[in-house]
Amino acid sequence: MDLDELDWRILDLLQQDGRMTFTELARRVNLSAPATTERVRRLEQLGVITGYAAVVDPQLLGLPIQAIVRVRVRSLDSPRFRERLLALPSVCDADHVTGDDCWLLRVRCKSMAELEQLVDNAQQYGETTTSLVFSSHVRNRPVSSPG
Amino acid sequence: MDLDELDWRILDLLQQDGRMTFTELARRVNLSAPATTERVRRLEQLGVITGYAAVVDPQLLGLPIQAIVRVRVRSLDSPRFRERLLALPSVCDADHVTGDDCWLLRVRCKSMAELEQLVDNAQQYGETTTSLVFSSHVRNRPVSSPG
DNA sequence: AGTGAAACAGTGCTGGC
DNA sequence: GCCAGCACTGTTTCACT
Repeated sequence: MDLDELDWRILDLLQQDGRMTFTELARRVNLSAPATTERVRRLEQLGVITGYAAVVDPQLLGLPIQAIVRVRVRSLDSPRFRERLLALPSVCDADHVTGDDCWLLRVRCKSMAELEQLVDNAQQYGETTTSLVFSSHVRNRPVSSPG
Repeated sequence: MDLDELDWRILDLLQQDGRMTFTELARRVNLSAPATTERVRRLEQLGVITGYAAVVDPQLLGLPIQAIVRVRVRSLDSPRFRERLLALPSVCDADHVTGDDCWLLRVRCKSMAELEQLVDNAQQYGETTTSLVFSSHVRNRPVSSPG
């Protein structure tokens, strides 16, 4: 994967504003619109850009509770855990990690009652540790050029 | 905040494809383009849609290591921790949470050496617990209508 | 790889319901 | 709150470098 400085500038701009028009993008990187478009297509095809997404505010959408649930899933229960728990709409992130707590879930709920239900559900598969999120200070920081 | 079914469909579609044109969006929700555009503008103005972002693959961008670092920050060190650590480009997510480990960081690094350096850095502010991420099974699941 | 011009598609505005 | 028509802007293709 060799990306030049121009590719990185394009990635930077599109991570900040995924709806920027290619003509605007072209202006910012001092290139013609077709050349810029072709670079973006190439980045998409290489899999560097995997998609574009609108970023929404869960608070305003009726999900004021955010929590991190760590689950020490018993190995025998792992398949069922993956099928049933990771499919829940409340589960925003799910990472399989090293260490005693082998799963880390970021969940969003409309109420504490809903969170309680989810944690109770998770308890079937192993011990859980739940932390409520006070505030998120960094969220999905754009990946930037190492140079 | 009262959103009707149409608003939710628009949110759903834009979370999946943030670059979808308003004409295409209009087709999908069976509305005229101007009406659809106006609804999107309204969602943006209400703060429901906070932005749009290109989603990139950190692996392909030279960041193969992903880890969750829990930090039990001593209260006296908190201001410096916030200023110095949360500003690092490696820190993708940073949440202030309840429980013993009061901060949860998701970091991405180009090498274990870099991760080691970051964790050493974090140790200045309190005890840390680091878990390497094997795999992310859910990432930024779109928020969907409760109904 | 990048450019410039022309055809085409999408956007934004205005007026009307 | 939605639609139709029009001017404007952005996108795509193609011949050329």
